[in-house]
Amino acid sequence: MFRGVVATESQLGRDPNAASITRPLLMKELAARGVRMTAQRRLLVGIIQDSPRHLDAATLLEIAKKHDPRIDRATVYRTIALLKDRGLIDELDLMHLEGEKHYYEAKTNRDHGHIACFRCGAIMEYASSSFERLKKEIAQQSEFEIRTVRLEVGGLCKKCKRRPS
Amino acid sequence: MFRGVVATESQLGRDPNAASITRPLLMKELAARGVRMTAQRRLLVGIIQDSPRHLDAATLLEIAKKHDPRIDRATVYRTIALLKDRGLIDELDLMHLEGEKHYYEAKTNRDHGHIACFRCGAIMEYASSSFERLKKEIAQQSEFEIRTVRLEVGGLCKKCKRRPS
DNA sequence: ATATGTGCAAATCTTTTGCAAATTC
DNA sequence: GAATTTGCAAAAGATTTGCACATAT
Repeated sequence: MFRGVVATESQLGRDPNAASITRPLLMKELAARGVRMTAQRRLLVGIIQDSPRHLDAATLLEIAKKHDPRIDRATVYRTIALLKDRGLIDELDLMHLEGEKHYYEAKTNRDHGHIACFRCGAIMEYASSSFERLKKEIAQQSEFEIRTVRLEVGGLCKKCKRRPS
Repeated sequence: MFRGVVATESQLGRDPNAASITRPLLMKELAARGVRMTAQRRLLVGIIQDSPRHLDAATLLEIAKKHDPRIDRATVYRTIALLKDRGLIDELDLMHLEGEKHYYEAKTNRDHGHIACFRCGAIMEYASSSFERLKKEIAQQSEFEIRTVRLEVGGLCKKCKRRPS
């Protein structure tokens, strides 16, 4: 009677149909909030929305530069801040597997945690009804209005835990 | 039939008896692992163990300097890395309420999440059987050997959600 | 036309590292 | 005495900011 979702990024990527996890269209959400849309914002938002993997600021910049070489780091960070402020993206650390940078993903209809293997670096996403229940419990018990939830798990994946160090 | 634990840091602090959350003694754990104990390590470990609140590297250094002014930033970071490696402390972001720094706390017998109010900055700790169940589910379902879990929740606390912005 | 966004370059904040001297076992 | 740890100073990595110019509504 397990109802969770386990997906490795490489298998399912960020396919919005994967395990009924979907993402609202950032562009529309921004318009709905009356946010001024510029060329750069459209570009960056499009990249984040469509990315098959979690992006950090440097990677996002790199990809954006292929479309518009004039775009600057500062714009990337400012756009990320805008999207985070509006609650349209989630920020992840992925257990700091490599450096202290942050990763971003368009907010999904269903919150999910990220499971990272310390040895091979695999990232899996995990959503389940237990997770939803926990969130509800936290909100009710502490009378808290939850805006964002970050669940990160680090350890050894199936393969790596068998292999000796 | 709620079984969770909700405690604001200011109310209960890091009292090891609070809500049956306890912390093993770092010093003993280090000895058990055959780690060489130096004066600085004893100092830093003692501070972390006894701190009533979550410490970031800079604050830890500041406190340590009161006891031994010669201690250096690098030693603080190296000791934190040692403790993290050995699985004796947990690293928190507290939702980056102020800057990108990390916070540390001695690992407790029971994992708990941190709930942060975006408006007033209050931090609450949350442990519950649902959380334990979720962890178990994740481990079983994804056949993962969990080493660390980080659950962070951001939003508005009871008081702040009532008040207008 | 006005308010807002952008590039650039410099600054800031946090954490890491190489190396010679000091400490621990 | 050999191996490990430390302080120092410099470097690195990630993100932010001030300002003059460009763009969006």
